[in-house]
Amino acid sequence: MTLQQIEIFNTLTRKKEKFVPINPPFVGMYVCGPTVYSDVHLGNCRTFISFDLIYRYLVHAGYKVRYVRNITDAGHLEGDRDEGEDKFAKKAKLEQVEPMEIVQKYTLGFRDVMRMFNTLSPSIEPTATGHILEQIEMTKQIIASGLAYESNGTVYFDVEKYSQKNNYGLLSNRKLEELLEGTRELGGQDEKKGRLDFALWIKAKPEHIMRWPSPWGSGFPGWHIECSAMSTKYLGTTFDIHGGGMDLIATHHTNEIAQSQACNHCEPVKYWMHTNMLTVNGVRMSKSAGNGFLPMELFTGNHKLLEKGYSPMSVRFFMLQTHYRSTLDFSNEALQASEKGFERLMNAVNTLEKLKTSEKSSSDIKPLHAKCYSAMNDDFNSPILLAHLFDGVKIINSTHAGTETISKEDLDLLKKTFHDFVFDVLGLKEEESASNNDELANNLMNLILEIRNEAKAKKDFSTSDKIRDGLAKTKISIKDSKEGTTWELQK
RNA sequence: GGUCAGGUGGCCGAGCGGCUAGGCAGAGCUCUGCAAAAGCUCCUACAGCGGUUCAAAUCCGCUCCUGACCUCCA
Repeated sequence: MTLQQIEIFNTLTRKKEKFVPINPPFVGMYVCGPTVYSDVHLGNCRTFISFDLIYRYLVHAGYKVRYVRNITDAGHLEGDRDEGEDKFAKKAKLEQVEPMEIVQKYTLGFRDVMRMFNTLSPSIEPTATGHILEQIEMTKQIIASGLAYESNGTVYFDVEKYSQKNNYGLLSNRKLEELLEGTRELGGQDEKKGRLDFALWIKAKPEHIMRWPSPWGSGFPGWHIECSAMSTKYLGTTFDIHGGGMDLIATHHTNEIAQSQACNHCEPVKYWMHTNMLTVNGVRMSKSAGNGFLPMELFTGNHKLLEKGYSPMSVRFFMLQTHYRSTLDFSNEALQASEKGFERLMNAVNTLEKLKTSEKSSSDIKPLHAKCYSAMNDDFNSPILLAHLFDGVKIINSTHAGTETISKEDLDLLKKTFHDFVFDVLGLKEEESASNNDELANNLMNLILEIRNEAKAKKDFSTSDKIRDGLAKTKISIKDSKEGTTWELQK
Protein backbone atom coordinates (compact mmCIF):
# COMPACT_ATOMS: atom_id res chain seq x y z
CA MET A 1 0.00 0.00 0.00
CA THR A 2 1.06 3.58 -0.39
CA LEU A 3 2.45 5.31 2.66
CA GLN A 4 0.00 7.43 4.58
CA GLN A 5 0.85 11.10 5.05
CA ILE A 6 1.00 11.45 8.80
CA GLU A 7 1.30 14.63 10.86
CA ILE A 8 3.14 14.44 14.14
CA PHE A 9 3.27 16.98 16.94
CA ASN A 10 6.96 17.65 17.45
CA THR A 11 7.97 18.83 20.92
CA LEU A 12 10.99 20.54 19.34
CA THR A 13 8.86 22.97 17.36
CA ARG A 14 5.70 22.70 19.47
CA LYS A 15 3.55 22.19 16.41
CA LYS A 16 2.31 19.51 14.08
CA GLU A 17 4.66 18.67 11.25
CA LYS A 18 4.45 16.44 8.21
CA PHE A 19 6.15 13.17 9.03
CA VAL A 20 8.98 12.60 6.58
CA PRO A 21 11.29 9.76 7.61
CA ILE A 22 14.99 10.17 7.05
CA ASN A 23 15.14 7.04 4.97
CA PRO A 24 11.63 5.95 3.96
CA PRO A 25 10.01 3.50 4.27
CA PHE A 26 12.27 2.79 7.23
CA VAL A 27 11.54 4.44 10.56
CA GLY A 28 13.65 4.38 13.69
CA MET A 29 11.75 4.92 16.91
CA TYR A 30 13.19 4.98 20.42
CA VAL A 31 11.00 5.08 23.51
CA CYS A 32 12.27 5.47 27.05
CA GLY A 33 11.28 2.32 28.87
CA PRO A 34 10.77 1.50 32.53
CA THR A 35 13.23 1.48 35.39
CA VAL A 36 12.74 -2.01 36.72
CA TYR A 37 13.18 -1.59 40.45
CA SER A 38 9.45 -1.83 41.24
CA ASP A 39 6.12 -2.73 39.63
CA VAL A 40 5.03 -0.55 36.72
CA HIS A 41 2.03 1.54 37.61
CA LEU A 42 -0.79 2.50 35.33
CA GLY A 43 0.71 5.85 34.41
CA ASN A 44 3.77 4.11 32.99
CA CYS A 45 1.48 1.76 31.13
CA ARG A 46 -0.34 4.63 29.50
CA THR A 47 2.83 5.86 27.83
CA PHE A 48 3.70 2.42 26.53
CA ILE A 49 0.17 1.85 25.30
CA SER A 50 0.27 5.21 23.52
CA PHE A 51 3.49 4.31 21.76
CA ASP A 52 2.11 0.89 20.97
CA LEU A 53 -0.71 2.65 19.13
CA ILE A 54 1.82 4.83 17.30
CA TYR A 55 3.99 1.86 16.43
CA ARG A 56 1.00 -0.17 15.25
CA TYR A 57 -0.27 2.63 13.05
CA LEU A 58 3.12 3.33 11.49
CA VAL A 59 3.44 -0.36 10.64
CA HIS A 60 -0.13 -0.47 9.33
CA ALA A 61 0.54 2.64 7.28
CA GLY A 62 3.31 0.81 5.48
CA TYR A 63 6.44 1.91 7.32
CA LYS A 64 9.19 -0.52 8.27
CA VAL A 65 9.74 0.41 11.87
CA ARG A 66 12.60 -0.50 14.13
CA TYR A 67 11.14 0.09 17.57
CA VAL A 68 13.66 0.25 20.39
CA ARG A 69 12.54 0.48 24.01
CA ASN A 70 15.14 0.21 26.73
CA ILE A 71 15.02 -1.45 30.12
CA THR A 72 16.79 0.67 32.71
CA ASP A 73 18.42 -1.74 35.13
CA ALA A 74 21.31 0.33 36.45
CA GLY A 75 22.48 3.76 37.30
CA HIS A 76 19.49 5.46 38.79
CA LEU A 77 20.01 7.06 42.14
CA GLU A 78 17.58 7.95 44.85
CA GLY A 79 17.28 11.64 45.52
CA ASP A 80 18.79 14.36 43.43
CA ARG A 81 22.09 15.69 42.24
CA ASP A 82 24.11 12.57 41.64
CA GLU A 83 23.99 11.62 45.28
CA GLY A 84 22.03 9.18 47.34
CA GLU A 85 21.48 5.48 47.06
CA ASP A 86 21.13 3.30 44.01
CA LYS A 87 17.44 2.38 43.63
CA PHE A 88 18.23 -1.23 42.81
CA ALA A 89 20.63 -1.62 45.68
CA LYS A 90 18.10 -0.14 48.06
CA LYS A 91 15.34 -2.45 46.94
CA ALA A 92 17.70 -5.43 46.95
CA LYS A 93 18.69 -4.69 50.51
CA LEU A 94 15.04 -4.39 51.45
CA GLU A 95 14.14 -7.72 49.89
CA GLN A 96 17.48 -9.32 50.83
CA VAL A 97 18.37 -10.37 47.30
CA GLU A 98 20.90 -9.47 44.61
CA PRO A 99 20.22 -6.28 42.62
CA MET A 100 19.99 -8.37 39.47
CA GLU A 101 17.22 -10.45 41.08
CA ILE A 102 15.29 -7.22 41.46
CA VAL A 103 15.92 -6.45 37.82
CA GLN A 104 14.80 -9.90 36.72
CA LYS A 105 11.65 -9.89 38.82
CA TYR A 106 10.37 -6.54 37.65
CA THR A 107 11.44 -7.00 34.05
CA LEU A 108 9.36 -10.15 33.84
CA GLY A 109 6.49 -8.42 35.63
CA PHE A 110 6.63 -5.53 33.20
CA ARG A 111 6.52 -7.85 30.18
CA ASP A 112 3.58 -9.75 31.64
CA VAL A 113 1.62 -6.53 32.07
CA MET A 114 2.50 -5.35 28.59
CA ARG A 115 1.29 -8.66 27.20
CA MET A 116 -2.00 -8.35 29.07
CA PHE A 117 -2.51 -4.93 27.53
CA ASN A 118 -1.88 -6.55 24.16
CA THR A 119 1.07 -4.32 23.28
CA LEU A 120 3.46 -5.54 20.62
CA SER A 121 7.01 -6.26 21.67
CA PRO A 122 9.61 -3.73 20.56
CA SER A 123 12.07 -4.82 17.88
CA ILE A 124 14.92 -4.42 20.36
CA GLU A 125 14.69 -4.14 24.14
CA PRO A 126 18.23 -3.27 25.23
CA THR A 127 19.33 -3.04 28.85
CA ALA A 128 21.61 -0.47 30.41
CA THR A 129 23.81 -3.08 32.07
CA GLY A 130 24.25 -4.79 28.70
CA HIS A 131 25.68 -1.59 27.21
CA ILE A 132 28.21 -0.40 29.75
CA LEU A 133 31.00 -0.42 27.16
CA GLU A 134 29.03 1.75 24.77
CA GLN A 135 28.30 4.21 27.56
CA ILE A 136 31.95 4.38 28.59
CA GLU A 137 32.93 4.88 24.96
CA MET A 138 30.44 7.69 24.55
CA THR A 139 31.64 9.35 27.74
CA LYS A 140 35.23 9.19 26.43
CA GLN A 141 34.19 10.87 23.20
CA ILE A 142 32.38 13.64 25.01
CA ILE A 143 35.49 14.26 27.12
CA ALA A 144 37.53 14.27 23.92
CA SER A 145 35.24 16.90 22.43
CA GLY A 146 35.94 19.04 25.49
CA LEU A 147 32.41 19.06 26.84
CA ALA A 148 32.93 16.80 29.84
CA TYR A 149 35.51 16.59 32.59
CA GLU A 150 36.57 14.09 35.21
CA SER A 151 36.55 15.05 38.84
CA ASN A 152 37.58 12.58 41.51
CA GLY A 153 36.43 9.51 39.57
CA THR A 154 33.17 11.03 38.39
CA VAL A 155 32.67 12.47 34.92
CA TYR A 156 30.44 15.52 34.47
CA PHE A 157 28.91 17.06 31.40
CA ASP A 158 29.81 20.75 31.13
CA VAL A 159 26.44 22.37 30.41
CA GLU A 160 27.62 25.98 30.31
CA LYS A 161 30.41 25.23 27.88
CA TYR A 162 28.01 23.22 25.73
CA SER A 163 25.63 26.18 25.76
CA GLN A 164 28.19 28.45 24.16
CA LYS A 165 27.57 26.76 20.83
CA ASN A 166 24.33 24.88 21.39
CA ASN A 167 20.88 25.60 22.75
CA TYR A 168 20.72 23.46 25.87
CA GLY A 169 17.11 24.38 26.67
CA LEU A 170 15.89 23.72 23.12
CA LEU A 171 13.45 20.95 23.98
CA SER A 172 12.03 22.42 27.17
CA ASN A 173 11.92 25.93 25.69
CA ARG A 174 13.94 27.35 28.54
CA LYS A 175 16.81 29.80 28.59
CA LEU A 176 20.04 28.93 30.34
CA GLU A 177 19.72 31.91 32.68
CA GLU A 178 16.26 30.75 33.74
CA LEU A 179 17.53 27.27 34.37
CA LEU A 180 20.42 28.58 36.42
CA GLU A 181 18.04 30.54 38.59
CA GLY A 182 16.33 27.37 39.66
CA THR A 183 19.48 25.75 41.02
CA ARG A 184 21.36 26.13 44.24
CA GLU A 185 24.75 27.71 44.67
CA LEU A 186 27.63 25.29 44.52
CA GLY A 187 29.44 24.76 47.78
CA GLY A 188 33.20 24.66 48.06
CA GLN A 189 33.32 20.88 48.36
CA ASP A 190 31.48 20.26 45.10
CA GLU A 191 33.08 18.22 42.38
CA LYS A 192 31.00 19.91 39.70
CA LYS A 193 32.14 23.08 38.00
CA GLY A 194 28.73 24.28 36.89
CA ARG A 195 25.43 24.20 38.66
CA LEU A 196 23.65 22.52 35.75
CA ASP A 197 26.37 19.94 35.10
CA PHE A 198 25.20 16.35 35.33
CA ALA A 199 27.05 13.06 35.67
CA LEU A 200 27.92 10.81 32.73
CA TRP A 201 29.84 8.37 34.93
CA ILE A 202 29.64 8.09 38.69
CA LYS A 203 32.34 6.83 41.02
CA ALA A 204 31.10 3.90 43.09
CA LYS A 205 31.19 4.17 46.84
CA PRO A 206 32.76 1.19 48.63
CA GLU A 207 29.39 -0.36 49.52
CA HIS A 208 28.06 -0.07 45.98
CA ILE A 209 27.43 -3.51 44.44
CA MET A 210 26.57 -2.66 40.81
CA ARG A 211 29.89 -1.36 39.51
CA TRP A 212 32.08 -1.65 36.46
CA PRO A 213 35.70 -0.78 35.72
CA SER A 214 36.30 2.32 33.61
CA PRO A 215 39.12 4.67 32.68
CA TRP A 216 38.04 6.77 35.68
CA GLY A 217 37.99 3.94 38.15
CA SER A 218 35.26 1.65 39.36
CA GLY A 219 31.80 3.12 38.91
CA PHE A 220 28.53 3.07 37.08
CA PRO A 221 26.86 5.11 34.32
CA GLY A 222 24.89 8.30 34.94
CA TRP A 223 21.19 8.76 34.53
CA HIS A 224 20.89 9.77 30.93
CA ILE A 225 23.81 8.30 29.01
CA GLU A 226 22.22 4.87 28.45
CA CYS A 227 19.54 6.21 26.14
CA SER A 228 22.02 8.21 24.11
CA ALA A 229 24.36 5.24 23.80
CA MET A 230 21.72 2.68 22.93
CA SER A 231 19.71 4.82 20.55
CA THR A 232 22.89 5.71 18.69
CA LYS A 233 23.95 2.08 18.54
CA TYR A 234 20.69 0.70 17.16
CA LEU A 235 19.19 3.65 15.26
CA GLY A 236 22.16 5.76 14.25
CA THR A 237 23.37 9.23 15.14
CA THR A 238 20.19 10.83 13.81
CA PHE A 239 16.95 8.92 13.84
CA ASP A 240 13.26 9.63 13.26
CA ILE A 241 11.23 9.44 16.44
CA HIS A 242 12.11 9.60 20.09
CA GLY A 243 9.34 9.26 22.62
CA GLY A 244 8.59 9.16 26.29
CA GLY A 245 6.46 10.71 28.98
CA MET A 246 6.24 14.49 29.20
CA ASP A 247 7.95 14.40 32.56
CA LEU A 248 11.17 13.42 30.82
CA ILE A 249 11.41 16.57 28.69
CA ALA A 250 13.06 18.97 31.09
CA THR A 251 15.86 16.79 32.38
CA HIS A 252 16.26 13.40 30.79
CA HIS A 253 15.63 14.26 27.16
CA THR A 254 17.33 17.64 27.42
CA ASN A 255 20.46 15.92 28.67
CA GLU A 256 20.14 13.19 26.10
CA ILE A 257 20.19 15.73 23.29
CA ALA A 258 23.23 17.45 24.80
CA GLN A 259 25.16 14.20 25.16
CA SER A 260 24.38 12.91 21.70
CA GLN A 261 25.09 16.28 20.14
CA ALA A 262 28.41 16.55 22.00
CA CYS A 263 29.41 13.04 20.94
CA ASN A 264 28.06 12.80 17.40
CA HIS A 265 27.99 16.47 16.40
CA CYS A 266 24.47 16.36 15.00
CA GLU A 267 20.92 16.59 16.23
CA PRO A 268 20.01 13.11 17.40
CA VAL A 269 16.27 13.16 16.76
CA LYS A 270 13.98 14.54 14.08
CA TYR A 271 10.65 14.19 15.89
CA TRP A 272 10.31 14.25 19.66
CA MET A 273 6.99 12.88 20.87
CA HIS A 274 5.72 13.13 24.43
CA THR A 275 2.72 11.55 26.05
CA ASN A 276 0.74 13.27 28.75
CA MET A 277 0.20 12.10 32.27
CA LEU A 278 -2.44 9.91 33.83
CA THR A 279 -4.04 11.67 36.77
CA VAL A 280 -6.12 10.59 39.75
CA ASN A 281 -8.54 13.25 40.92
CA GLY A 282 -6.63 15.75 38.85
CA VAL A 283 -3.24 14.96 40.35
CA ARG A 284 -0.54 13.16 38.48
CA MET A 285 -0.19 9.47 39.23
CA SER A 286 3.34 8.81 40.38
CA LYS A 287 5.34 6.58 42.59
CA SER A 288 6.44 9.35 44.88
CA ALA A 289 2.93 10.76 45.33
CA GLY A 290 1.76 7.35 46.47
CA ASN A 291 -1.37 7.52 44.32
CA GLY A 292 -0.20 4.91 41.85
CA PHE A 293 -2.42 2.10 40.72
CA LEU A 294 -0.88 -1.22 39.88
CA PRO A 295 -2.34 -2.91 36.81
CA MET A 296 -3.21 -6.01 38.81
CA GLU A 297 -5.12 -3.95 41.37
CA LEU A 298 -7.15 -2.54 38.54
CA PHE A 299 -7.85 -5.90 36.93
CA THR A 300 -8.95 -7.47 40.19
CA GLY A 301 -10.64 -4.41 41.68
CA ASN A 302 -8.54 -4.84 44.79
CA HIS A 303 -7.96 -1.15 45.52
CA LYS A 304 -9.66 1.19 47.93
CA LEU A 305 -10.63 3.67 45.22
CA LEU A 306 -12.18 1.03 42.96
CA GLU A 307 -15.69 -0.35 43.09
CA LYS A 308 -14.88 -3.32 40.89
CA GLY A 309 -12.25 -4.76 38.58
CA TYR A 310 -11.78 -3.82 34.94
CA SER A 311 -10.36 -6.03 32.24
CA PRO A 312 -7.12 -5.12 30.46
CA MET A 313 -8.95 -4.42 27.21
CA SER A 314 -11.48 -2.14 28.90
CA VAL A 315 -8.58 -0.20 30.33
CA ARG A 316 -6.81 -0.07 27.00
CA PHE A 317 -10.00 1.19 25.40
CA PHE A 318 -10.34 3.76 28.19
CA MET A 319 -6.89 5.09 27.41
CA LEU A 320 -7.45 5.13 23.65
CA GLN A 321 -10.55 7.27 24.12
CA THR A 322 -8.25 10.13 25.07
CA HIS A 323 -5.61 11.67 22.83
CA TYR A 324 -2.07 10.82 23.90
CA ARG A 325 -1.15 14.47 24.48
CA SER A 326 -4.06 15.16 26.84
CA THR A 327 -4.09 14.34 30.50
CA LEU A 328 -6.38 11.47 31.31
CA ASP A 329 -8.20 11.40 34.60
CA PHE A 330 -8.91 8.15 36.26
CA SER A 331 -12.28 7.42 37.88
CA ASN A 332 -14.73 4.62 38.45
CA GLU A 333 -17.36 6.33 36.35
CA ALA A 334 -15.07 6.86 33.39
CA LEU A 335 -13.84 3.29 33.57
CA GLN A 336 -17.36 1.92 33.71
CA ALA A 337 -18.34 3.99 30.69
CA SER A 338 -15.36 2.61 28.80
CA GLU A 339 -16.18 -0.94 29.76
CA LYS A 340 -19.66 -0.59 28.31
CA GLY A 341 -18.41 1.20 25.22
CA PHE A 342 -15.78 -1.45 24.59
CA GLU A 343 -18.41 -4.14 24.91
CA ARG A 344 -20.66 -2.37 22.41
CA LEU A 345 -17.80 -2.10 19.95
CA MET A 346 -16.86 -5.75 20.26
CA ASN A 347 -20.47 -6.89 19.99
CA ALA A 348 -20.70 -5.00 16.73
CA VAL A 349 -17.50 -6.64 15.49
CA ASN A 350 -19.17 -10.00 16.10
CA THR A 351 -22.43 -8.91 14.52
CA LEU A 352 -20.48 -7.84 11.45
CA GLU A 353 -19.81 -11.49 10.63
CA LYS A 354 -23.52 -12.30 10.62
CA LEU A 355 -24.71 -9.50 8.34
CA LYS A 356 -26.64 -10.39 5.19
CA THR A 357 -25.93 -8.44 2.05
CA SER A 358 -28.37 -6.75 -0.32
CA GLU A 359 -28.24 -5.44 -3.87
CA LYS A 360 -27.61 -1.89 -2.71
CA SER A 361 -26.28 -0.14 0.35
CA SER A 362 -28.31 2.44 2.20
CA SER A 363 -25.16 4.10 3.47
CA ASP A 364 -21.76 4.69 1.93
CA ILE A 365 -18.82 2.95 3.59
CA LYS A 366 -15.99 4.55 1.64
CA PRO A 367 -16.10 7.90 3.49
CA LEU A 368 -16.03 6.08 6.80
CA HIS A 369 -12.97 4.14 5.72
CA ALA A 370 -11.23 7.33 4.62
CA LYS A 371 -12.13 9.17 7.82
CA CYS A 372 -10.50 6.48 9.91
CA TYR A 373 -7.22 7.13 8.12
CA SER A 374 -7.61 10.90 8.41
CA ALA A 375 -8.09 10.58 12.16
CA MET A 376 -4.94 8.55 12.65
CA ASN A 377 -2.95 10.64 10.19
CA ASP A 378 -3.73 13.67 12.33
CA ASP A 379 -1.22 12.99 15.07
CA PHE A 380 -2.64 9.59 15.94
CA ASN A 381 -6.05 10.85 17.04
CA SER A 382 -7.51 7.64 18.43
CA PRO A 383 -10.58 9.29 20.07
CA ILE A 384 -11.68 10.57 16.68
CA LEU A 385 -11.00 7.18 15.15
CA LEU A 386 -13.22 5.59 17.78
CA ALA A 387 -15.98 8.11 17.09
CA HIS A 388 -15.91 7.07 13.41
CA LEU A 389 -15.88 3.41 14.32
CA PHE A 390 -18.97 3.97 16.46
CA ASP A 391 -20.67 5.47 13.41
CA GLY A 392 -19.82 2.14 11.83
CA VAL A 393 -21.28 0.32 14.83
CA LYS A 394 -24.58 2.07 14.18
CA ILE A 395 -24.50 0.97 10.55
CA ILE A 396 -23.73 -2.60 11.58
CA ASN A 397 -26.52 -2.78 14.14
CA SER A 398 -29.05 -1.09 11.89
CA THR A 399 -28.24 -3.47 9.07
CA HIS A 400 -28.59 -6.35 11.46
CA ALA A 401 -31.94 -4.98 12.64
CA GLY A 402 -33.08 -4.63 9.04
CA THR A 403 -33.47 -0.86 8.94
CA GLU A 404 -30.44 -0.46 6.67
CA THR A 405 -29.01 -2.50 3.83
CA ILE A 406 -25.48 -3.18 2.67
CA SER A 407 -23.98 -4.51 -0.55
CA LYS A 408 -21.38 -7.27 -0.72
CA GLU A 409 -18.72 -4.79 -1.75
CA ASP A 410 -19.52 -2.38 1.07
CA LEU A 411 -19.69 -5.16 3.63
CA ASP A 412 -16.22 -6.31 2.64
CA LEU A 413 -14.87 -2.81 3.06
CA LEU A 414 -16.63 -2.41 6.40
CA LYS A 415 -15.15 -5.68 7.62
CA LYS A 416 -11.71 -4.66 6.47
CA THR A 417 -12.04 -1.27 8.16
CA PHE A 418 -13.05 -2.80 11.46
CA HIS A 419 -10.44 -5.53 11.40
CA ASP A 420 -7.67 -3.15 10.43
CA PHE A 421 -8.49 -0.45 12.93
CA VAL A 422 -9.97 -2.30 15.88
CA PHE A 423 -7.48 -5.14 15.96
CA ASP A 424 -4.35 -4.03 14.10
CA VAL A 425 -4.22 -0.32 14.91
CA LEU A 426 -6.01 0.09 18.23
CA GLY A 427 -4.70 -3.27 19.37
CA LEU A 428 -7.98 -4.32 20.95
CA LYS A 429 -8.92 -7.96 21.12
CA GLU A 430 -11.78 -10.17 22.14
CA GLU A 431 -11.46 -11.12 25.76
CA GLU A 432 -11.85 -14.69 26.68
CA SER A 433 -14.94 -15.61 28.60
CA ALA A 434 -16.35 -18.89 29.81
CA SER A 435 -18.85 -18.82 26.99
CA ASN A 436 -16.28 -19.69 24.38
CA ASN A 437 -13.50 -21.63 26.06
CA ASP A 438 -15.06 -23.91 28.63
CA GLU A 439 -16.57 -27.05 27.17
CA LEU A 440 -18.22 -28.16 30.39
CA ALA A 441 -19.86 -24.78 30.90
CA ASN A 442 -21.02 -24.77 27.29
CA ASN A 443 -22.59 -28.20 27.57
CA LEU A 444 -24.35 -27.32 30.80
CA MET A 445 -25.60 -24.03 29.47
CA ASN A 446 -26.89 -25.59 26.27
CA LEU A 447 -28.95 -28.01 28.33
CA ILE A 448 -30.30 -25.27 30.61
CA LEU A 449 -31.20 -23.02 27.70
CA GLU A 450 -32.89 -25.92 25.92
CA ILE A 451 -35.09 -26.56 28.95
CA ARG A 452 -35.89 -22.88 29.16
CA ASN A 453 -36.81 -22.67 25.49
CA GLU A 454 -39.11 -25.66 25.88
CA ALA A 455 -40.80 -23.90 28.77
CA LYS A 456 -41.13 -20.76 26.70
CA ALA A 457 -42.66 -22.73 23.84
CA LYS A 458 -45.29 -24.01 26.26
CA LYS A 459 -45.79 -20.45 27.52
CA ASP A 460 -44.63 -21.59 30.90
CA PHE A 461 -43.03 -18.24 31.61
CA SER A 462 -42.74 -18.72 35.34
CA THR A 463 -40.29 -21.57 34.68
CA SER A 464 -38.38 -19.72 31.96
CA ASP A 465 -38.08 -16.60 34.09
CA LYS A 466 -37.03 -18.65 37.09
CA ILE A 467 -34.16 -20.04 35.02
CA ARG A 468 -33.17 -16.60 33.78
CA ASP A 469 -33.34 -15.01 37.24
CA GLY A 470 -31.46 -17.90 38.77
CA LEU A 471 -28.70 -17.60 36.21
CA ALA A 472 -28.53 -13.86 36.78
CA LYS A 473 -27.80 -14.51 40.43
CA THR A 474 -24.74 -16.52 39.42
CA LYS A 475 -23.64 -13.68 37.14
CA ILE A 476 -24.76 -15.28 33.92
CA SER A 477 -26.86 -13.10 31.65
CA ILE A 478 -28.86 -14.39 28.74
CA LYS A 479 -30.29 -12.70 25.70
CA ASP A 480 -33.07 -13.93 23.45
CA SER A 481 -32.92 -13.03 19.80
CA LYS A 482 -34.38 -14.31 16.58
CA GLU A 483 -31.36 -16.51 16.01
CA GLY A 484 -31.64 -18.13 19.43
CA THR A 485 -30.49 -17.54 22.96
CA THR A 486 -26.96 -16.56 23.92
CA TRP A 487 -25.31 -16.32 27.30
CA GLU A 488 -22.29 -14.68 28.84
CA LEU A 489 -20.65 -14.11 32.16
CA GLN A 490 -21.27 -10.64 33.51
CA LYS A 491 -18.25 -8.54 34.21
C1' G B 1 8.75 32.58 42.21
C1' G B 2 9.90 31.17 36.85
C1' U B 3 8.11 28.31 32.50
C1' C B 4 4.13 25.82 30.20
C1' A B 5 -0.55 23.43 29.68
C1' G B 6 -5.69 23.39 30.65
C1' G B 7 -10.84 24.89 32.28
C1' U B 8 -16.36 21.89 27.08
C1' G B 9 -23.34 19.17 28.60
C1' G B 10 -24.90 14.63 34.79
C1' C B 11 -19.78 11.97 33.87
C1' C B 12 -15.54 10.87 30.40
C1' G B 13 -13.67 13.19 26.41
C1' A B 14 -12.91 15.30 20.68
C1' G B 15 -13.09 19.80 18.04
C1' C B 16 -9.93 24.93 18.02
C1' G B 17 -13.22 30.94 13.37
C1' G B 18 -19.32 29.33 10.27
C1' C B 19 -21.46 22.77 9.13
C1' U B 20 -22.23 22.81 16.74
C1' A B 21 -17.86 14.51 17.49
C1' G B 22 -18.17 9.97 20.11
C1' G B 23 -18.81 6.91 24.57
C1' C B 24 -21.48 6.38 29.31
C1' A B 25 -25.71 7.89 32.16
C1' G B 26 -31.02 9.76 31.90
C1' A B 27 -36.21 10.19 29.37
C1' G B 28 -39.78 8.45 25.66
C1' C B 29 -41.08 5.11 21.70
C1' U B 30 -40.39 0.44 18.51
C1' C B 31 -39.21 -4.73 18.86
C1' U B 32 -40.07 -8.70 22.65
C1' G B 33 -44.61 -13.12 26.63
C1' C B 34 -41.47 -10.11 29.94
C1' A B 35 -36.33 -8.81 30.20
C1' A B 36 -31.74 -7.97 27.81
C1' A B 37 -29.70 -6.48 23.27
C1' A B 38 -30.66 -3.43 19.12
C1' G B 39 -33.11 0.70 16.49
C1' C B 40 -35.46 5.65 16.50
C1' U B 41 -36.20 10.29 19.11
C1' C B 42 -35.04 13.76 23.07
C1' C B 43 -31.58 16.13 26.61
C1' U B 44 -27.14 20.72 23.00
C1' A B 45 -22.34 22.44 26.59
C1' C B 46 -18.06 25.28 25.82
C1' A B 47 -14.95 29.24 33.53
C1' G B 48 -16.14 34.79 33.87
C1' C B 49 -15.80 39.73 31.76
C1' G B 50 -14.42 42.71 27.73
C1' G B 51 -12.65 43.09 22.53
C1' U B 52 -11.65 41.66 17.05
C1' U B 53 -15.03 39.66 13.15
C1' C B 54 -20.67 39.48 8.90
C1' A B 55 -19.67 35.09 12.22
C1' A B 56 -15.92 32.79 18.35
C1' A B 57 -16.14 27.09 22.40
C1' U B 58 -12.41 28.22 18.65
C1' C B 59 -8.52 34.60 17.77
C1' C B 60 -6.84 38.84 21.38
C1' G B 61 -6.80 41.10 26.45
C1' C B 62 -7.90 40.86 31.58
C1' U B 63 -9.80 38.08 35.87
C1' C B 64 -10.72 33.59 38.51
C1' C B 65 -9.64 28.39 39.05
C1' U B 66 -6.82 23.68 38.17
C1' G B 67 -2.61 20.99 36.89
C1' A B 68 2.41 19.97 35.18
C1' C B 69 7.64 21.04 34.91
C1' C B 70 11.74 23.71 37.30
C1' U B 71 14.24 17.60 42.19
C1' C B 72 13.97 10.70 40.96
C1' C B 73 9.29 9.37 38.33
C1' A B 74 6.13 7.43 31.78
